[in-house]
Amino acid sequence: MNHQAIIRTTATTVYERIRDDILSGSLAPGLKLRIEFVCERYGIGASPVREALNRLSQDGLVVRRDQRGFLVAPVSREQFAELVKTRCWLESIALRESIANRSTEWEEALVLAFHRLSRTKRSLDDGAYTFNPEWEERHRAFHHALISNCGSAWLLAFCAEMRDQADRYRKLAAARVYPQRQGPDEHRAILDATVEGDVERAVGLLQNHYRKTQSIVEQDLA
Amino acid sequence: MNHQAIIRTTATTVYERIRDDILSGSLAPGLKLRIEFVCERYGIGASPVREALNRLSQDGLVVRRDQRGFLVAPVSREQFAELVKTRCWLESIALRESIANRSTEWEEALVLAFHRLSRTKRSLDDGAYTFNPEWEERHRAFHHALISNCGSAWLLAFCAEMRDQADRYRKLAAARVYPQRQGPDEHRAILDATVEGDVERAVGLLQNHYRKTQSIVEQDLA
DNA sequence: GCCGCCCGAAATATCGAGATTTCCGGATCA
DNA sequence: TGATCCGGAAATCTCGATATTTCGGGCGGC
Repeated sequence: MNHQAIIRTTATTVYERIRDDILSGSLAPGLKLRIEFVCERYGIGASPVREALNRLSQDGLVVRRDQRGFLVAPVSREQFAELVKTRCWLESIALRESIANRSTEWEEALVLAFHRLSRTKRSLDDGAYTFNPEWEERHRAFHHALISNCGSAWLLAFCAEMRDQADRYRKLAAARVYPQRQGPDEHRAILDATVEGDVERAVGLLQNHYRKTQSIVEQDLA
Repeated sequence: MNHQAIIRTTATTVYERIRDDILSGSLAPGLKLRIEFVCERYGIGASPVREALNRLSQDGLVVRRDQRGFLVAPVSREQFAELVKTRCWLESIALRESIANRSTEWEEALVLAFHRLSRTKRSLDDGAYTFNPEWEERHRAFHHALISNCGSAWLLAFCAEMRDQADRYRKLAAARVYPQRQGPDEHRAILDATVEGDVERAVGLLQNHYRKTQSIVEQDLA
């Protein structure tokens, strides 16, 4: 049967799990990641754990200090501000290029991604905020679709890296973000401007979208 | 004596050595990096080698395939074109911001970096090209100085990553690049426009600088 | 002849133990 | 009192060996 089944290594599996746990906040910023602690938490040996942590340190999600082990990358208001500023710069380029290279396929995929997002509730509970993994996935997919037509895998990789980091901040403050995000649908406005080909409006709305989240998250970091 | 001497791990040391060997071309693009081969080459065990290769795979200098080991990232004309395009986008932002945030210290450091570069010969031999590590270092330092005032460590890290990759292509084709780089000093022109605060001219010159190298390198990839 | 399968050889990935370094509390001395 | 210097405990890092997977050639079936 499957002549070439791709079997993932333990290191790759635990890399993804640790990554998810950092991005979701269940491994808190600044937490010391003792090798033995991580081994027990995920039920594996030290070698794959060390390989995973080495990868994560290059991603910037983990800090590595020679002879002193690893810790979850800390967060700060200043770091987040710089992150959002840089993200606005790079996603603005990516969105401009995506629109410049517009094609029917891309526009249709974008509309579809928005439709799926709009049909999903942000919180599983209408009252108190309850994390909804499906909304997170579709939100990620929509923002990716916006810039996916930019023509540079390099730029997309940079944007993805910053998106992950920004999502970590947003999730850490999710309980605060949620009630302040009940207004008019910013995603629809961005979609409309993009599909109309109104570059300046689309870019402006996208930047405001990120900066609004920033200001809410910053209340949590104070 | 030294109460807090920072001792580097074997993994970090070999990470830097492999990195240098890939960037300098002494480990050729596409080469299979068998663990045992790397161990013997650098005279160490498998654990630090694997940690180093895992880091390099996140840097994009090495390709990792689960259960099938590692290989030096291959090169291609298309990859290089996309890299240069993206690099122009990002360094343009960084240079614009650096000039917008201009300060005396930054301008002076930039002038100094240019001076040092201009006093160093690109080739140790006036005739045939001979790699000069000092020129490489000062060249790197000058380009870094140009954008170092942009106010974003994120953007600088992205630019550094692309600079490393682009340098690899340039070094692979160095014998061809050298004789075609004997004309008027492009670095001086970029410096002058930057110090004068002529943003558009500086950005244009910088982009042309990269694109000229690109067209020369592409002759080697054909 | 050609495709698919199987099996030995080689390479990768993981485990467990040992060598090296850091950490931290207490003792010593000015 | 405060700074410095141990010394044992704990953690990191590395090595060697083992388990698991892939690779590649040869055999048999269609």
